[in-house]
Amino acid sequence: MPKKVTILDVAQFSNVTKSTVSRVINDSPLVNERTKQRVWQAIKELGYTPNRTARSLALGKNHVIGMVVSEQQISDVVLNPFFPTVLKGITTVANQQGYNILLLSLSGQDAQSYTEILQRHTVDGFLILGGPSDVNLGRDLDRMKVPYVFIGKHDPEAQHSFVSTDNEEGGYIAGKHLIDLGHRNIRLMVGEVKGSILVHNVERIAGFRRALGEAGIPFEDRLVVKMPTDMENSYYFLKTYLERDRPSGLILSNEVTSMSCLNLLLDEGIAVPDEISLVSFGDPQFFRNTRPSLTTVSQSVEWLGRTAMEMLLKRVTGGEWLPPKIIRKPEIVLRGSTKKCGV
Amino acid sequence: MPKKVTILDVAQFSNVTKSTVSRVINDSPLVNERTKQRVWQAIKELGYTPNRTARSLALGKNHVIGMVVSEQQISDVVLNPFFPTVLKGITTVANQQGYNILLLSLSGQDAQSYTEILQRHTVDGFLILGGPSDVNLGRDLDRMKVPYVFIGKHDPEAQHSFVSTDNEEGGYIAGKHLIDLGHRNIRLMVGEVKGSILVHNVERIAGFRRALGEAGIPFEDRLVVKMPTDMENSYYFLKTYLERDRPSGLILSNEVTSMSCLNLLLDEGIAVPDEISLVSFGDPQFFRNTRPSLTTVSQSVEWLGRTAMEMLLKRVTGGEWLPPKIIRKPEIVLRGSTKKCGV
DNA sequence: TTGTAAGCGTTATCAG
DNA sequence: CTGATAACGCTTACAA
Repeated sequence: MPKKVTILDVAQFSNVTKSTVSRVINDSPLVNERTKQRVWQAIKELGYTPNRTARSLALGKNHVIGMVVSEQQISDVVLNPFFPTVLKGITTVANQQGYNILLLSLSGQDAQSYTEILQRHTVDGFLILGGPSDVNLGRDLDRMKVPYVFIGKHDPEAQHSFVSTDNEEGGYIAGKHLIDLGHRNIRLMVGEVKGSILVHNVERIAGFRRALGEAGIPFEDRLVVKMPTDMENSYYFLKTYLERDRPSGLILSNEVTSMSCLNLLLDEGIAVPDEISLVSFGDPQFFRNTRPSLTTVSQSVEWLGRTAMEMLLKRVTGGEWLPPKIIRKPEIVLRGSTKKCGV
Repeated sequence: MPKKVTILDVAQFSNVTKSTVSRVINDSPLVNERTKQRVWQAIKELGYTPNRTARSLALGKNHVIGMVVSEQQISDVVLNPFFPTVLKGITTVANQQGYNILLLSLSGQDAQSYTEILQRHTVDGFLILGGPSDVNLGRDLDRMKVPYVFIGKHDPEAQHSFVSTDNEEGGYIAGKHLIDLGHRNIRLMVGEVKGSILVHNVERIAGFRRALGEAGIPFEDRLVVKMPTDMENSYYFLKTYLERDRPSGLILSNEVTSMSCLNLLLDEGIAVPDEISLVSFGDPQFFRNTRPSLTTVSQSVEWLGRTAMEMLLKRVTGGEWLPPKIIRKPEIVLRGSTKKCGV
């Protein structure tokens, strides 16, 4: 540790009191220009830097935002740009406004273990990646007046504070795009975690269904296929799946499953888009760099991060009011993985 | 904010003083079992959780490690698994030992702006990703007794605290692998940032040179090619480069340039490994999922993160002594991107 | 076994 | 404009 020089040292060195030094470093107008100079001089001389912890204690604020990430999420990061991309958005805003990010990782899954973490650390607010682990979490946090914003997944019914993409619309756009290209035999692939599918996919299914309906294609359960979410298992799942069912269009729900699908099709010699058209949800920048590049329902993950942080800081600093939830319409980025059916 | 219930509230509620409550929550042995029960009861009842800031101030320790990341690094994260992977290693250890990670991002590049950041935040130590931005940084930090560990890049001559891979050996292994396969016309591609190449590549060049020497192949400057490091520019650089020079073996220095190379070769219809063999430095897991999968000189990035954190915490907690630098020998993972020359 | 009281380094409220 | 002095919430000798 650097030898600690405190505000008192500076005060004595420049023949004033702590109060004055405090005023100087906080750029208070009510301090004589000359003493201000003297104090700054002393600060330089002694190499003083204010102790953030002490300041936090006195002010009751840290200028630190806790970012809650599940172990799971930080685990399968290779090839999954969600985490780093959202982080980029978050830090951009944080830096602008002089806030720092404290990484908080979860062990348990229940609201209890959540709130425990939440309170143990003195941070000014929470950004919760991947949405609430527990349905009641939002309600509990609201009740305890804990400032927070969920990023990504969310319950569309809930009144909780979150930022997300309009997944229903996304599912609709993806389906419509393929239908417009003449595809009739389309599958929506959704990740299955512990036997259930995530809320954002539930919404996408609804949108997909709407697109089918508009085109007069009857919806059947088999058009939505549950699959594993990791690289390894999704690859083998798709391998066996495509052996007995060969749609002309496939909608994938994220970067990882899209990559394994792309790899599998290449390995099996199935041409994209000639034999099968692919649409993926996810980061458009990422899918630009795959081969073939993929038609993408854009998630704008960086925007998610930026917006969530802005919402949270507005709330924390008690500034302007912002609507509790912000949902962005997705856009489709057309690339080389889709073409007219059967041409 | 949750209504703050302090140690004093608990004390009054359970008819003891702050001191006793403090002892209870710190699990001190010198407190009566029955009052201990009473106090815990009160804690539960009131929903008390200790304030970390206050505790930090009193103890002079935070249980927080600052992770210094350059803006640049957090910017080009898509497709670059270094950051998330090293983070995984770091958080694994941090969680085990009850530490948290504070993300610190750099604006300037000089040691001055570095140390300023370093001191403004009260953290117990620093993990500096990508190595020192300034040659003197390590020395300065050492002099100021700031606990730190550099991760990744480093000056091999320096006495500073860092963990890294043996890049000279890596360059040697990569070169030798291709040479053993009969290749004679090999290029080592190294990233160029602001006109100069990074230290870890300087070492790789040395190793590459050693491999050539052993095989009796004369070294020439043109065998080492400087190129841009981002997706976009590296793609176009390679495009023009390969028009006028067509080696039989290429060594790429990271994930991003490898991807753009792979994409380019595919786009141009140049077969890997039939027409050209590829070796890359980087994360073996990542390169397993490219097509073709790439022969990789493994960086074990997660190991870097884990080890760095362990070193730092040993130093912070003043436990056992650990050598200031730890360097790990790389391994080569053989995959489908290399084959015998001309067969 | 428990209480008292002095810090830890700031900020903030009064006076002067 | 500047100085005392009391917070902020917790730990820790030192007493009792």
